[in-house]
Amino acid sequence: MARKAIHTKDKINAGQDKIRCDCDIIHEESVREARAAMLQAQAYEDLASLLRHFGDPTRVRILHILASRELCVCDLAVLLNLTKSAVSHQLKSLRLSRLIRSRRDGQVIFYTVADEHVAQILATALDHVHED
Amino acid sequence: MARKAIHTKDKINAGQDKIRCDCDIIHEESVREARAAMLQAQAYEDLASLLRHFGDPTRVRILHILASRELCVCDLAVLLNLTKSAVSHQLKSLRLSRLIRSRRDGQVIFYTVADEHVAQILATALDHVHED
DNA sequence: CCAAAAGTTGAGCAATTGTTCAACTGTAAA
DNA sequence: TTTACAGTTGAACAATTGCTCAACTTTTGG
Repeated sequence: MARKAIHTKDKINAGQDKIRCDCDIIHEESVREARAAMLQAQAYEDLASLLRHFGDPTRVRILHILASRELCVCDLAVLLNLTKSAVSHQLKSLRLSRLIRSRRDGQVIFYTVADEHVAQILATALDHVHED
Repeated sequence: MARKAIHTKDKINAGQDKIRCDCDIIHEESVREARAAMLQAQAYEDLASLLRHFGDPTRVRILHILASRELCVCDLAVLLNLTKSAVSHQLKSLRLSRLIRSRRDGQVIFYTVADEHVAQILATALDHVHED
């Protein structure tokens, strides 16, 4: 995304970005309130980079499967019809976001969801998809 | 993503895809159970294309802001320091996923979150980010 | 120790994405 | 009717992403 570049710039320029906006505030009161209620820039970065993992069909599959049981890379590769490498790449980024954890048992490494948040997010999203 | 092409292919070939996987099942029982518990392919597509919206800092900002109040495109553009166009593009895709809804009042169009699911997902994700 | 198997890693590619720009539509005030 | 402003749209570009391939590491069994 072109956005990552902007984020980087955000950090470097520390809020003194050039003004990109091409219009004026229309509802001053609401904007003031909204600005006061906003989280820090970093919080939005964190939220987005966590939730980004749910935005891909392969990773949603992985998370949904690992929410109910632990599986190894090969098992997942068979279930998803992907190479071990593809699965391993995804598992790595999921692990870095602490959405899954692993345990080694000999040659095999078992992966499972890290906590209840994953199942909660999936459930809420399924709710939304199914309503009406 | 290279994945979209594969999804398309999934639908065309209706499950008779070439085998990409480069290994065998290791835990037959678990894989059998997991396969039985899996959702339909379309459900994973739907989940991912819904949750994809949460995977971008700009859209997370928009969703977080609109979860508490209604704002117009210009107000959002000022808050986010983006062009009206950029905001409008994002609002359109959020609206198509029924995450936000709009109401017109004269020249101005107000946007707000469509239901409680958005706030729920953000809250769960924030929980995850903040733990430990 | 050596071979086989599970898993990881990095480079590289095709596909997707978020933004801007410019041109457009719709609404209201003059 | 004309002008101004809120908002939308589509094309285009740079940046990002998910996958595959090939090479590598780690662990176990012979």
